[in-house]
Amino acid sequence: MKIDIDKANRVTLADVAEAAGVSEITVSRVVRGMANVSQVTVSKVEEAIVRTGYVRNRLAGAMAGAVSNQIAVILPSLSNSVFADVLDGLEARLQSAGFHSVLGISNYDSEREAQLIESLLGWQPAGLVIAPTLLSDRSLRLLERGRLPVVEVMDIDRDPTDMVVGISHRQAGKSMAYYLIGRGYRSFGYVGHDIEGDHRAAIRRDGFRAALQENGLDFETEARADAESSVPLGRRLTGQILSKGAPRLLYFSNDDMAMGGLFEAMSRGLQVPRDLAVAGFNGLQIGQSAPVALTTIESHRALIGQRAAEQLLGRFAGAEVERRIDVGFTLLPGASA
Amino acid sequence: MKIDIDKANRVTLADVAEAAGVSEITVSRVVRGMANVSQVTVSKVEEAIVRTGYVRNRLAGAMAGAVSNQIAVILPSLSNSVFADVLDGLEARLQSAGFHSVLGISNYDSEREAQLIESLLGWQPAGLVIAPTLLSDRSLRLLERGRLPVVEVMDIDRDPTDMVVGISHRQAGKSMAYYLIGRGYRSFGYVGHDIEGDHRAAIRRDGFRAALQENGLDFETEARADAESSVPLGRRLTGQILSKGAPRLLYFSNDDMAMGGLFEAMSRGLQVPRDLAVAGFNGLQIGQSAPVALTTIESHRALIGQRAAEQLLGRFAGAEVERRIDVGFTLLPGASA
DNA sequence: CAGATCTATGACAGCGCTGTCAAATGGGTC
DNA sequence: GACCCATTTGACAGCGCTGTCATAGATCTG
Repeated sequence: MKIDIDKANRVTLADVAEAAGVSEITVSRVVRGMANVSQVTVSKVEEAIVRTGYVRNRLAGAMAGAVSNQIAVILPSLSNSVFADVLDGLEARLQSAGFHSVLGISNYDSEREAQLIESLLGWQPAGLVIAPTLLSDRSLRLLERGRLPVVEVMDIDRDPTDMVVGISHRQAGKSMAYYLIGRGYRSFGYVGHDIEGDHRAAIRRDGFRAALQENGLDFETEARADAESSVPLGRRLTGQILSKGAPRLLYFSNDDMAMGGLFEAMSRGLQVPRDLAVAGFNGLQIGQSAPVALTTIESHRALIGQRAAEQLLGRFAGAEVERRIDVGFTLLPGASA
Repeated sequence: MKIDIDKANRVTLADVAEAAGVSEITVSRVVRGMANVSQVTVSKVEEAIVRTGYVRNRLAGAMAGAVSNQIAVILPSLSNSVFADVLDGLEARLQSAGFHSVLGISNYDSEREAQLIESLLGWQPAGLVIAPTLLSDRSLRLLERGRLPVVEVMDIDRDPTDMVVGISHRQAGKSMAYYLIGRGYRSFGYVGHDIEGDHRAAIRRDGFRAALQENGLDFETEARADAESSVPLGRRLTGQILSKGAPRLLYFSNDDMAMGGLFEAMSRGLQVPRDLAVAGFNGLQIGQSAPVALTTIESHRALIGQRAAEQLLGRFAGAEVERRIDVGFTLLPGASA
């Protein structure tokens, strides 16, 4: 019988306790590294742990009132390297503090997002980090009920339920426009991916446009598609624009798209930035290594993850932490614009 | 007092049961969607769940003997998009089957890997997916004791503890060499990143070299660095090689590195492949969209993740599944070689 | 219509651990 | 030697849920 096998094989605190000739609670204390156990007992128990092959059952531990070391993490996508970077930074900090992330991918779908929140909350995580897609009312209610620290990451343009870590995408869009206008550009076009799902890209575009309008300018052309951002998409849309007389500069929804633009221009034998200037967003490494380095804005993704982790850790430690952290961005003046 | 707040706020099965005028176990059945509850009762309970704002406590559920819906996932890195892709494919399948992944990043450190295994196993996950770095003896013992389905992913060149899903990196290396020799190339160089940590890259290189040797050839030059793979690194190393008379073709440890090579060649005004031919590995999208499309091998990363998920799901369903799945690779004949 | 068979519901114990409180031990102090 | 204090250890209950078995009706069968 399966259960017998399991039973026979599962080593519990009680087994270790017996093997070491002490009580369960003492073993528990050793396992948790508590101070009030004598050195002699500690070694006895440690020896017994090794001998029995005990593996701590955190499920039971978390149940019994001790806190969970799990952090729920909800992201819109992983195929976009931006979120992988955030997750990377987050994991690095969490892991070194002994936490694990439990992952959920919403695919930019706010219904799915709500389901994930509910489902992940069921594991009683110690905290939640979310790069929100839309945050439906249902989601918000869940978060408020949850009574756990919540960090929203990526953009700080909206009001947080609890804490936010990110940058102002509106400012990022504006900054780029100011910079380009300062460089003398007066003719602009926009190339973007699915802006319904990726509202941060939409905000950047709005910011960029607002800055243009302050200067009596506007986008002359736009090319958009309802697809996730990608290099081929950027290339395709740039091709479309170029074939009907392009503006002097193309502002792309992000670096993936911009790389596509760069590649399309190169393929057509155009000189960048002489014949066509290009600007993006994110500061992806590859853009900086391109033959014509991309003019873009570095968004410090890993740092966002790290800071989000630190916010949570601070809360756990009972510290008073800021509700809103702007990690800032850096304009990278490349050769492409 | 904090505990009071928690208590007051935490809605349990008992609360719902009371609100609905039924027993706890009945509520439990409704929550789990079991068949043997009358329609009338189901609606009563569902109404009560909404009214009380009950959120299922999976910790307790898993403890009480029902299985966990968590899958432990251990990867060497997330900054490398390859693993992000695997995770993406994995998550997609797992999520649609109602599972969550709990993540651990080993940073190519086998000590850390063992710690992660132990720590994650403590959450009593239903299964484990790991892209092994080295798998120390300690790790192996933990896995064997664990009595849970384990899928090792990425390369199938080694013998699995339980199941493997991936490709033969040795074959991938050889295939590329055969292809290039067939195209008439006879002069080869290798550009690689940290091969200690990334043993799969080492195996590809060995395979490539073995194929060369079968034809009485070998690498004429090599450039390596003890760093993670990246576009700038590829560019730097290519620069080094080019400045001392390069071979006809450079085989790169992966596409990131190869893109660096491509960029360096372009920057120097070299024609690819006329002046320098370039080949990589992974089939990253960006390489295929480059002005000179990269000759590379598509490694179907997302598919590896999906298949790994399916192996686990199959096991859970009690099916007899294959121990070793070769998802195969596809040579992408680009313009770069 | 007695007896067999289902269906819907509930009582109860226990998963493995930890918080709380209590007790035992060993010095140290006057 | 009586007392106090710090240190170390243990007993016990209970976290919220589900597996198991029991029970009360409802339905069927000849």
